[in-house]
Amino acid sequence: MIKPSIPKGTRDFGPAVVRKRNYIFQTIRETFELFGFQPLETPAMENLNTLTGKYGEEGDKLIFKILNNGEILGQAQLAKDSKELATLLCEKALRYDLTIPFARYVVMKQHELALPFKRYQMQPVWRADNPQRGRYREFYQCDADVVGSNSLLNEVELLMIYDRVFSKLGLQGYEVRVNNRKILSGLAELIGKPEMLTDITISIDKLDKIGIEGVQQELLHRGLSHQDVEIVNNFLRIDGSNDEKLQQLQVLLQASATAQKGIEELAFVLNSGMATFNAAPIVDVTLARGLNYYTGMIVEAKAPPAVKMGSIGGGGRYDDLTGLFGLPGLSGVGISFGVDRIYDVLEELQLFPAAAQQSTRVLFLHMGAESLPVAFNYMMQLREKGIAAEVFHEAAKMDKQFKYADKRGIPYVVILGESELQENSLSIKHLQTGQQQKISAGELLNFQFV
RNA sequence: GUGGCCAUAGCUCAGUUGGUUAGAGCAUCAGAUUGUGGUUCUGAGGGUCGUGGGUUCGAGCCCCAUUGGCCACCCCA
Repeated sequence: MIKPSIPKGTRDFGPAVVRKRNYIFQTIRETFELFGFQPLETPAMENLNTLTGKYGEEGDKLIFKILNNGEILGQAQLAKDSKELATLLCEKALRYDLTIPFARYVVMKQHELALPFKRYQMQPVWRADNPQRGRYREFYQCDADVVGSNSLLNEVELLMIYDRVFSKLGLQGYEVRVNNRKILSGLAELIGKPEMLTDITISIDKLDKIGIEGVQQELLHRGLSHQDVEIVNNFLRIDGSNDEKLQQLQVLLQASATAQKGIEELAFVLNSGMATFNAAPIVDVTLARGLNYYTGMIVEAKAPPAVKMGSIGGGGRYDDLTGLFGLPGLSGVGISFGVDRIYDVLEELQLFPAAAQQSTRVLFLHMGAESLPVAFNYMMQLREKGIAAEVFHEAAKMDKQFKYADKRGIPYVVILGESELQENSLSIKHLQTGQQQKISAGELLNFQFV
């Protein structure tokens, strides 16, 4: 006998969990639709060469690869070199995110799509990462992206989506942090080492964790001079309100035209005057975000600090994403929600509403052969009205039927015993309060199963 | 990919310097109670102690390997 198990980093979702997850999905989907985004689904697997090289060196290692079918060993012997061997063994992989498959789709359908194309996508992705809290090997992303529009109003609206979804979910204390990649590029320019952009951003992204001295050491270690580090220091000391930060940036980075452009963009997104927010986005110059295809605004959504979860969403603008697939010049901007982490956060803060957790409202209890058909008929009438109802199928003791209702979390039972059958009446009991009342059969359809 | 901690009943965990038949609570099932659950009482079932080796007269306990979980790094949702 094989001991039943599932692969590391994957999970089963029981009925109660699926309901709560669906509540999150619904909230996000409804908002995406409200903002005019259209649904898209792509296959779980992509061609391996669609994915490799898009996520950086680290990312490539985390791609789940799919072994080719057929006579692997015989095939392998035909290979002339290791590169050929690799393709003989594996040419498909599980999708790593939703953005690259989207870019691939846009290029394939470029002649059919009405640009700008606004799509949303909510599907699982897979990463061969080491699991821990808030990190799984199979998890869902919910992305909304706009491709083929340079308007900064897209950025504004995407920030509004974050704001609306988190507000709807009752997630108080969430933070949406924004930065602009051009500002970071400007910093690297100012130092005179634009090729060090990635090293610099990775280091300053760690400010929260390792402190300003830690960042300094890491930068020196990565090959910056003391003078360079001093410039970064000034950059990291930028503080105050959003407007104050932007002003300080303007002064510090005035030598870089790129940076000025980024500051300008950020200023527009934050001060367009057209949007309203429950929790205004916060400028965070240390926000870097790993994916190296971002070129404009970058954004990260963070859980309330009380729950140590970190990022529950992220996104940004990437010029020329589709260029990788032979369609240059199309700009995209998008955001992503990490449903699995949002679930963990809502669960920890107990923010799931009761409505997201119940299924069947009414269970009919009966005494056996005589009352069962009558109960069944009442049940159908309730279903007609759109009330989720069930009847206990087996002839069992009342005791057992009650326990079943209780365990399932069904709020109401309707009892159809001998006396009710004779009187043509029904006893309705609300299990949580224990209140029970007898009504005539005709009143059933008017009863409020709240 | 690197390192640390952990793994005993369906769940949460006890288990003495290695010593006879591995325990508890909750959960499950049956009954006490003649149409009424979530409270009470009685009883029952359920474990090759994650897996595979080793040390020993003897291993849940010690050693090695392996798998999985948690955590930190890396990276990220």
